[in-house]
Amino acid sequence: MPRKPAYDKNALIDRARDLFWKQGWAGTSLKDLERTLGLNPGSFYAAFGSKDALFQLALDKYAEGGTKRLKDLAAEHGALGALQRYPGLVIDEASKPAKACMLAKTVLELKNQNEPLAARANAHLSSMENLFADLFRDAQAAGNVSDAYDADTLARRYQSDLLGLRVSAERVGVDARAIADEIAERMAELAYHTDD
Amino acid sequence: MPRKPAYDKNALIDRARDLFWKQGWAGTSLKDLERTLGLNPGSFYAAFGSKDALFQLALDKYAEGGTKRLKDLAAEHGALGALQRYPGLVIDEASKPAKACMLAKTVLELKNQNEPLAARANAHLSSMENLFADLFRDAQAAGNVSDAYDADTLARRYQSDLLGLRVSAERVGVDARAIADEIAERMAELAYHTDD
DNA sequence: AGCTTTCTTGAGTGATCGCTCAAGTATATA
DNA sequence: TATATACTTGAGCGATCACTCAAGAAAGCT
Repeated sequence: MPRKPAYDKNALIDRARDLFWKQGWAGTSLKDLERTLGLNPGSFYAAFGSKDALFQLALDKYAEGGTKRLKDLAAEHGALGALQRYPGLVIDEASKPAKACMLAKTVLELKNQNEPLAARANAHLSSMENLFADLFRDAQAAGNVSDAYDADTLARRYQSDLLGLRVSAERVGVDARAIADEIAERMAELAYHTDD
Repeated sequence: MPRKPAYDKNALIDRARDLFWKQGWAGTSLKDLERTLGLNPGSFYAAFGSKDALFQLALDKYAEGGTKRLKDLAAEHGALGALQRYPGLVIDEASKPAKACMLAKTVLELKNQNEPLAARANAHLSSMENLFADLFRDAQAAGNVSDAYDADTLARRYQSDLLGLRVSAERVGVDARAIADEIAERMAELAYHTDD
C-alpha cells in the first residue's frame, strides 16, 4: 500500500559524505544539505532523523570506502605494493572533495564540541591503522619487510605519515606528490633492517 | 583627557588564541569570547572590530610564538638539537589548549569558507617551513647533516611529519611520544647519507 | 571642580541555525 | 475505483549567530 521514496538513500549518503568531507561539520548547513540532496526539510528528517545521524552515516561510508580501496590494492599488488601505492592514491583524484582525511578533519573539528562523532571518527582511524599493521605483517611473512620491525609500530608511523601528507596536500604551494613518493620509498627500504 | 581601557589588549589576544586554538573558528561563538575575555559586545567590537579580525591577530600571535620557541631552542642546542627537540616539545605541555597545530586546523576548517584566513594560516606554515630549511642548512654547515640532502626537501618532509604527529597527538589511544621520538631519531641519522 | 574624550554597558538588530508538523500528494493493495 | 499508507511540501518554530548603538560611567586635562 505505501508509497516508495523518490530518492536512493544510499546515493544521498554519498553526496552528503562528499559535502561534509569538503566543508566540515559546522561549515555544512541544513540548507546546504537540502540543496545538495534535493530534499525538503520534512523529507530530510524523515529519511535521516538529524544532521548528526547523517554525518555518522557519512563517516561510516567514508571509512568503508577507504578500507575497500586499500584491500583492493593489496589483492592486486600484494601487501607491500599496496602500502607503497596508497599514499599516492589518497592525494590523487582531482575529483575528490578534499585531499585531507575526513576522519582527521572530524577529530580536529569536533573533539571539543561533539565527542560522539569525534570518537567515532577516531575509531575508524584506529581500524585503518589495524589494517595497515595486518599488511605490514603480510609483507613480513612474504619476506618484503624485515622481521626486525614491529608491525604495529610501523603502522602507527605510517598512519601518522599519511595524516601529515594529507594535511600537506590540502595546503597551497606544497608538492604533496613528492612527499607521497618519499613515504613510498621508505616502504621499499624496510626489507633490510639497517640500524638502531 | 581620554580614559584608558580596563584591559591589556595583548593579554586578551593570548586568551582568544587559546580559545580559537582549542575550539576552532566555528566552534567559538562571540558569547564564548565575551565570557573568556571578560568583555561586553560593545567593548569587544571597539577593541577588535570583528571576530575575523581577532582570529587573524590570534593566528599571527600563534605563529610568532612557534617561531620564537624554535629559535630559542636553536640558540641553546644548535640547529640539529632544535630539530630533534621540537617534535617532543610541540606535543608536550599538558597546559596547552590542543596538541594539533592551530595553523593546520585553520587551513582544514576554513579552506572552503574563509579563504583569507585559511591563506594567512597557510602562509604562516610556509614561513615555519622556511625556518626549518634554514636550520637544516645550519646543521649542514656544522657538519651534522650530510650535504647530499637538499635542505628544502628535508624541511618539507619535516613539516609534513610534524603535522602528522600533531594530528596523531590529538587522537585518543595513540602514543604520540613514540612517534615524536622516531622523528627525532631520523634527524640523527641524517649525518650520513646512506642510500638512494 | 568642570569639561572633554573615551570606554563600558547591554538591550536589541536581522539573519541564520537545526528542526517540526499539519496539510497535500502519490502509490500499492483490495 | 476506493482506501490506506506512506512520502513530500514548505511555512514557520525557538534558539542562537555575529554585530550595533544609544546611553551612562570613568579618567585625563585645565
